[in-house]
Amino acid sequence: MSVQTPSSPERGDFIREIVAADLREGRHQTVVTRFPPEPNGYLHVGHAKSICLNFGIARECGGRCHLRFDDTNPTKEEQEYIDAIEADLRWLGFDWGEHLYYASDYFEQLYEWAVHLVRTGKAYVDDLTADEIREHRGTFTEPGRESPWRDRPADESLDLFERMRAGEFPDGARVLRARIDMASANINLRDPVVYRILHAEHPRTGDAWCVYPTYDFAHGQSDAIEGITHSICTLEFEDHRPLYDWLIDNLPVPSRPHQYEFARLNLTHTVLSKRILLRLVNEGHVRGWDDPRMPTMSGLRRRGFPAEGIRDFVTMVGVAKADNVVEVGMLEHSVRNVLNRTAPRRFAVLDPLKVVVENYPEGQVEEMEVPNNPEDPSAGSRRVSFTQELWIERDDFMEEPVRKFFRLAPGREVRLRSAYFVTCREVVKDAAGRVVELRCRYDPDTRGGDAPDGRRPKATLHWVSAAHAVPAEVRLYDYLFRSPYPGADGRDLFEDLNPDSETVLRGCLVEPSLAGLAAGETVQFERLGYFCPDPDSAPGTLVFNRTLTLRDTWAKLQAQGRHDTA
RNA sequence: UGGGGCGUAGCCAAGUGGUAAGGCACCGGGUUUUGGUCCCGGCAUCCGGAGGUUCGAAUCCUCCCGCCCCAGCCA
Repeated sequence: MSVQTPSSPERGDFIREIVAADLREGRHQTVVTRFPPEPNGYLHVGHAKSICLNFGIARECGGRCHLRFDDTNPTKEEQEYIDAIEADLRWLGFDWGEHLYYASDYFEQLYEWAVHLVRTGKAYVDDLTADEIREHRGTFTEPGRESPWRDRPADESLDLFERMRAGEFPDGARVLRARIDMASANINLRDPVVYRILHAEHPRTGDAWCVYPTYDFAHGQSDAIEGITHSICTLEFEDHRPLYDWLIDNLPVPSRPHQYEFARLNLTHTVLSKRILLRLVNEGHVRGWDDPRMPTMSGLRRRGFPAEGIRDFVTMVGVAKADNVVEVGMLEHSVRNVLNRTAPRRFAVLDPLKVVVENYPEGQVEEMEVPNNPEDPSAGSRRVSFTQELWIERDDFMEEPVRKFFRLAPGREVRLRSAYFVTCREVVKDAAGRVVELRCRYDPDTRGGDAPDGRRPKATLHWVSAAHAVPAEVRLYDYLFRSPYPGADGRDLFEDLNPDSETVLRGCLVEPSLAGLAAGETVQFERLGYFCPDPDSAPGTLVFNRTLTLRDTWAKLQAQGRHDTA
């Protein structure tokens, strides 16, 4: 057990407390939330926080959570994104049953409500240009000025609004504005635009419309139509709540939703802005939306992060209203925690060094029994072939071992995991002086990895049989951005891109069972980290992505040593 | 500058007048056929600052400081 799960709604974050109180005090019989993505990009970990919050609350309270696409801007939205978002949500582990909606489902109703606003004198068609509207809006310190069209007769606005819908005017020619208060200290209340003309093909409604409601006009009303009780969004919409409430108050909507705001998730070494993610993709800095370095759901999936790890992470960071930048190490912790429990162990050598066991019979093959997961006996074991010629990790040998290095070295004995103890007798080098082979001797009495006399080597190494190993390409990943705060201190974000975020290793050798690994299955390469097959794998060419390394105190010691001598 | 928010350890985050939870990170120590996992211990005399109220304040009051968001016909 690991991550503390909020046991009951009462003991959760401030939003869960509000929900619990609403239920307890009878303001609602049931809870209805919604996750409202705009289909203009892929989902990322930031969204995971909102998803887990909305779907989580519904689940905990026996309520329901709707999936509603906020598709009010056809110039930016695409079907590709709708499909990807649904797939990502399912993968994360959530289900909306019958409750799949689109703001565009409500375009007719929304239009009628806009007409209602005009009829009641609460909205008008404005002929000002976008620039003029901006000039009239005023500033933080000066009130806005009323548009000359503000008091135009309702009938005239009605006629114009109908003609806007009929397509008589070009984009931007006129807008419908709510008639609220041009002197309000809250700029959102200075006669906000609620409908604009957009002659654009909509992924759902095609060319049925050429006027589209703005976010402010569509969101709350869609909530009301669906009977949403708690409309949960991020902090930047706090200023919009008075407008949200004003519209609900002034329209004959069927229910009364309330908006609550929480602080969005930020991560070190990461950018969670759909605009920037789009640029990373379009400008070729990554392999695509699902590049394993991307913080997108599809990227994390391709990287091998289990959905459970992402969910654990989200509950670990909590929900509050303070701006935050969570250390990406927390996400990594949650992921390792799940993988340690679930990932089958395998042998793989990334940077091979040949070992010849001189006293082992040439041509002999032994099937060594190797546990699949010491954390989980029910995972069973597998057989791995042992032969005279083996490959070990180059990093596991040092001709002149430094202090605290207790792996293989001349004259030193180590254990080959689940096989035998071997002692290095001779180092073979090429003309350039590079170590190319180790001549070793094994102790036949240590079969399986235990010595009858109780000898315990300081190190245990992984290995693969040269005669059986399968070649593979392995892609190592590091942070996409080298700075914990990309773009901080006025830097261009792209200057912070890590040039070494991907390292491709080609001569890797892995145990044969890895050749049949299915996509989406993350395994542990013993002593190295977690890895999963990449979709780029083809018959004959295995490609693995490194999900994460194992925690590595030896590497840490070395790094510290470097600093001491530097 | 007007409005809206937020400041508890390096990072997240509980705490709602009774004497600072928990997690991540970090630092020790133990176990270990992964330098992994696991286990044990350490890590805020103090809650942005200064005053005040109170027997008692992170919690209440006053003033000050800092950070974030808002002037799209984006969401």
